[in-house]
Parts: sequence; structure tokens; C-alpha cells
Amino acid sequence: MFRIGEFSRLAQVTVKALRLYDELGLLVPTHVDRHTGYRSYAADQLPRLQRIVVLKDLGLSLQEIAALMVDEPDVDGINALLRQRHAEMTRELADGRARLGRVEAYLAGLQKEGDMPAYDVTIKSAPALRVASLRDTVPHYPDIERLFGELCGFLGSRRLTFTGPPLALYHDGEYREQDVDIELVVPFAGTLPPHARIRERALPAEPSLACTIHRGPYEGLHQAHTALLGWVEANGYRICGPDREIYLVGPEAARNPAAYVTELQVPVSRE
Amino acid sequence: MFRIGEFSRLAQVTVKALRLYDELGLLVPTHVDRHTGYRSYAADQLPRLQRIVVLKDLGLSLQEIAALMVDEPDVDGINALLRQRHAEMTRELADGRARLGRVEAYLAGLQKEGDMPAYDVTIKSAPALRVASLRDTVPHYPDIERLFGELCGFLGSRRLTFTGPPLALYHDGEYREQDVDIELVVPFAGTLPPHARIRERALPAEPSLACTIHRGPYEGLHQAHTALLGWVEANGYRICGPDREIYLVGPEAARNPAAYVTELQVPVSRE
DNA sequence: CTTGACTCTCCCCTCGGGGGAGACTCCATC
DNA sequence: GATGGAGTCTCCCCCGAGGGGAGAGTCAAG
Repeated sequence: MFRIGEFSRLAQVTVKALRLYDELGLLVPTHVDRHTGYRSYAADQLPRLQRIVVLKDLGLSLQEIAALMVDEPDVDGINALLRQRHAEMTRELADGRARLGRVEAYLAGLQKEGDMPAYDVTIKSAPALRVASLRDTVPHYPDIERLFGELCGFLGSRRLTFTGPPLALYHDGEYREQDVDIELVVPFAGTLPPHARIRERALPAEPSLACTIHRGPYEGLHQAHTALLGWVEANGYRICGPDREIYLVGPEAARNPAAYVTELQVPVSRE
Repeated sequence: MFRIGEFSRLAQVTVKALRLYDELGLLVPTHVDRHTGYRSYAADQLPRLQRIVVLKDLGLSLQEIAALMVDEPDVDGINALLRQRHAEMTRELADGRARLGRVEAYLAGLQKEGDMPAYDVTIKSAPALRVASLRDTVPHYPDIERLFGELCGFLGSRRLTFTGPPLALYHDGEYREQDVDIELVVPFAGTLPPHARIRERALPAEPSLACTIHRGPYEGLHQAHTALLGWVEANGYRICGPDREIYLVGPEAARNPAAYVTELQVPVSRE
């Protein structure tokens, strides 16, 4: 019979852990002195402790181990649980690799820029939206403002309320200086009266969007787009839909273009 | 200005997290109503939140991020921290792969045996020991008992106390049925008088031993050895020293051989 | 005025123990 | 027999990044 310290040294399991296993009923000492409370362990409890340590190391929680080792060790249960953990660990390993890749990409960016990246990129999702849509091909980017006025004017005149910030979708697959195919869109509540150019439409949910945020006048937006696309490429994603621009703070809310805030999103998928 | 819920939806960061970041000083709302305590966030706080989320995702803790983002973002600090995290993550990834390998080996064992493995194996270390050593080549395994008597008898007659269980080292590289080269060893306290066959010796510390525990008579020990060597091979270790047997409960402590407890150890290194 | 959706603070919970306080207990020595 | 040091006991708080929920206050629409 060993006292807890000696048993702890023998098995290389800390005293704290042994007391916890006792408390959880995982490994109850052969004998506990009624008077002093001192625990005594027998050498033949070592295999059980060994098994606990091994299963814990394989990724099972103490609760799971306790449930599996109450009476006879439950072979089928352990099998099932280990397969499950195997799947989880495979996933975690893939996540870990992806994260390591992101760290490397970030470090490479720091190295190249010599400064913090101007645009941080995250992956988000977007819910489906019921929107009023106005699509047109405009000669130049600033013409968007005219479209915007048209759309908001119409909805405002019909007393429809916006349920979120307006956004634009760029349907051109590539960047172009002129004749830009733009869909301007705003989520709203109510019923849309008929209109020649403005239609109701359901914007589908997007499960995976690479997003970044641009502050300042719209002339700087293309830098943000460049940074976003660079990130997408550097992190092994593939673009799978039209770019979005979300006008969180625009001319209607801020006088000063330096205060504009625009979120850029591009739908992506893995690989 | 957005209230916390809207800001939370916009950034896809939970309200709980936003409140935590406020508390940590990571992201303090632009305005807090003195009366109601309601938080108001400005759209131009989104980039900072974005950066927090990105750095967190790269594996930095909130404390680290807070330290790095108080004033100017500290490029050098982030660089150093990320390199450090990169090293850690590389290690964790390797650990994860090794663990996945162990899970697979365990599952394969379950599959083959159709039952729990008879011997669980863990990796331990052993401290350096000052021991009395008696080495000899004996015709058969049971002759060890005679050696054991010789060693213990000598130490006992000199009133030397054992400071741990006795152990045997098997110096034959391979298993053999007869003429076994055995070193019997026992840690003790005191000064060893001279003896023709028994010498003091320092058993060096072993950083990495594969260990398992055998219960029952010594005739079953070779099965345990077989299981241990199988595990070593299946888990990609290489044997790098003589086997050890530690007699935790032997004939001197238990009448019944079924109650014997013996630990088997073999020094290993990676690959 | 009421109702339902938001928001606030505060407290407890996670998981596997680590660290430490204060009180006993054991063993060996003086 | 006293004492000192090492070992052990229970109990409580701590970790990280929030999640869950209670109880109370707030806001906007009908």
C-alpha cells in the first residue's frame, strides 16, 4: 500500500490529479483512514490509473472515462467515442493547419509592408435579405450616387422603412474603369409598389464572405478591394460570387467623406 | 451610432464578447449613456473590432491584444508574438498528429483484439538513482530470485534501507530463453561496504520510457513485454536502452503470485 | 398604457487541475 | 517526551473566453 505521494511518484500523476480522480469516482483509493482521511493506494490500482491516463491522452474527458469504466470497461462505447474523437481531431488538425497558414500569411504581410496591414480581413456569413433592387450599367463609379438617390427617393416617397444599410453588388467579374454593371439594393419592410426599374428581390444567404472595412472617401475603395482580393488569394480561397459594398456610413449620414465607413464583402469558398 | 445588438449583428461578434472587450478596455464604446448604461458604438469602430477578431483568430490572447493595441499598434511586438505563436502552433500541430496516430493505433488494437487491450502503455520519465547493483548471467529466468536473495540479504545484513522497489535491467538486446544477462538493482540510502559481486552505481535518469504494468505471476511477463514492444513499434518509437522490470509487489510482499505487480519499462526515443 | 424586444449588471458554469492557506499527521531525531 | 520537517487533509480561488440565465430597467410601436 502506498500513500498518495509515493503513488503519485510511481505513476507520475500529480497528487492533485489523484485526489480529483478520487472525487470523480474514477480511481478510489483501496483504503481511506477513517480518522485522518489519508488515502492508501494498492499497487494493483496502477493498471486502472494507467488506463485512465491513456484514455485521457487519447482525448476523452474524465466524465467520459468515468462513464466507460464504472463496471466492465465498455469496449463498444470506447470504440464509438474514440471514432468520434478521431473525427473531431482530424477536423481540429485541419483547422490548425489553416490557422497556421493564416499566421504565415499575416507574418509575410508584416514583412512586406513593414507595418500593420491597412485592411484586416475576416470570414463572415450573411443572412438572406428581402431587398428593393435597382440594377444598371453606369459609365463611372461616382454615378452610383445618382442611382442611390433614385432608389432611396422612391422608397422614401412610399413611406417604406429601411431595415438595414444599403449595399451594392458588382456583377462584373473583373474590375473595370467604366460601364460598370451595378446592382444597388436596400433591405426594407413593407410592400413594394410596381416601378419600371426597381424590383423586389430575395438576396440569398451567403455562408462565407471575406470581409474588410474601408474608412474614408470612396476614391480609396479600390485599395481596399485590392487588399481583400490579395488576402483571398494568399489564404487559399476562391471567389464565388459578386462583390458587395455595404454603405454603413455614407453621404446621407456624414458630411465629411473622411468619416465614411464602407464594408467590402466577397463570397468565397475553399480552394 | 449603433446599439450593441445591431453592432453585434454587423460584426458577427456576440454581445457577450463585446461587453467583455469593453470591460478589458479592448474596444470601449464611443458613448455610454450615463443614465441607462446603454452602449453606443460608431461604425468607425468596426476596423478595430475587425483587427481584434483577426488577431484573436491568429492565436493571440485578449490580454496580448490589449497590450499591443493600447496606443499605436506595436508592429514589432505583434511580429514577435506571432512568431512565438507560430512556433507553438507548429509544435501543437505535431502533437496533434502524434495523438491522432495514437488514437488510430488504439482503434486498430481494439479492432484486432475485439476487447480492451490487456496492457496500456504510457510514456514516463525516470529520475537518476543511486543503486546497489548485482549483474550476472543466469541460465533461466527463475534464477533471478536467487540473485534477488543475494542482493537483499547483503544489504539487509548491513542495515541499509531500500529507498524504492528493486528493479532488473535486461542487457541482452533481444529475448533469450537461457543465459540471460541480468542486472539486479535496488536504490538504497547509506554507504555500501565492499563486496565481490555487488557494487554501487548511478543509474542515469531516463527522459523517455514506454511503460506498462503486469499483474500476476512472472510466467506472464513475456506477454507484457510483447505488448510493450508492439506498442513501441506501432507508435513510431525506437528502443534505445535495456528493458527494465520494477518489482512493485513481489514474493517478499505477497504470498500469492496472482497478486504480484510488476512494471515494465523500455527507454525509447522518437523514430 | 401595454407589450415585446433590447439592454443592463451580477452571478454561476465550463475543464483539468494549480496554488496556497490553515490544520493535522507521521516519522525520525534530540 | 518534545520538536521539527515532510507529508497529507479539506477548502477556496484561479485560469480563458465567454455562455446561460435571473431580475430589473429601457425603448419604440400599437
